[in-house]
Amino acid sequence: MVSIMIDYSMTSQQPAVRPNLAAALEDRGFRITRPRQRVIGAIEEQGEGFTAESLCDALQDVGRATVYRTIRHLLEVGSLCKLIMPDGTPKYSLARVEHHHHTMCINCGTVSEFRDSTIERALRSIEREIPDEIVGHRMEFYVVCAACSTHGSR
Amino acid sequence: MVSIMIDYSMTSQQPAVRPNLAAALEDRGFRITRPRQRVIGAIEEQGEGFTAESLCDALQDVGRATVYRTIRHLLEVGSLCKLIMPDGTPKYSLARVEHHHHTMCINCGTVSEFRDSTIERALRSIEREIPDEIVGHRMEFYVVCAACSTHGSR
DNA sequence: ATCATTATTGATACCATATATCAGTTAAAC
DNA sequence: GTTTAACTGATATATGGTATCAATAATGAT
Repeated sequence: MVSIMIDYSMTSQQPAVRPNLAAALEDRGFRITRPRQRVIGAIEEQGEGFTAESLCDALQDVGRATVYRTIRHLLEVGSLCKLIMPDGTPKYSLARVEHHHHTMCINCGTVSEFRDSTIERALRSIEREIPDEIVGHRMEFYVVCAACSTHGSR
Repeated sequence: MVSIMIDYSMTSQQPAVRPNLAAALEDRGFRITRPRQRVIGAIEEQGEGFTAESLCDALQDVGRATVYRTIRHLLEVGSLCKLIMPDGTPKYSLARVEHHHHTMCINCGTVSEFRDSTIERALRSIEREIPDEIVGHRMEFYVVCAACSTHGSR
């Protein structure tokens, strides 16, 4: 399963700015140990739409607990996004520095991302309308990607 | 934990139209058995923001498997929404007939809902912009509700 | 009504994802 | 270099949910 990065924000054409995972952890007082370097390396290699198990598989000599712990730290620090497939199974994705949202192909699992000024404006307008204090949101789009809709199982 | 229904769509003032759970299952060829009636009863009682376990607790004499199966059927039929808290734990909520989205208090767990023409328009505009075929989306807002932000643990 | 058919149930086992525990190890600070 | 604190990884446990399957209940045909 290959994960392609498609950037739908055709207006702002700069490449996605990825957080520096090691630096993000270090800034929060975490030590950059050998096992954490290994996990970070695997995450950067797998990039978009990986699972905790796919990291464990790639890092046989790093303990499962350490893999999960590092994922958790990186989520807390905001360097990873946790995505939920329609069936509830989780996926992780390298974040980008700017706020963004994800599309996930329900057929092949490919994760892509987009930024859209319309949705950002709409989000702000919603946040004005909801009386409670908004502390976060989740927004994911499920798609059948171009590759899956042309050839392959449909 | 009390779950209050707040309808933020002040413009369209009709009350939320809830699906008839038994009818929805029956229409799809499911039998309306005693245990299913019990589950449906508990769901209608708990309304917004319940968990599978809270149903099991309320229905000691109905098997766990049956509770989970009934939830699954109702999700497939579109009569329930599955929501995900920021930490990844799931909640269920009685759907309404019209498309809508949810807010969830990260402190007390209260689920509320809203409909907003701005977001619906924004969603359609996003769907036009994303080249892949969109087959669904997830959108949830995490809040600290009024009750939690005034009194209590903050 | 009775029987045959089919769906449903619930006890149990199991699976996936993830966290808690804790003795042993590593890295940092002094 | 020793002390101190953080980290690791094996293992146990928690949580949310599905698979299995014999027993049971609902339905349809006679």
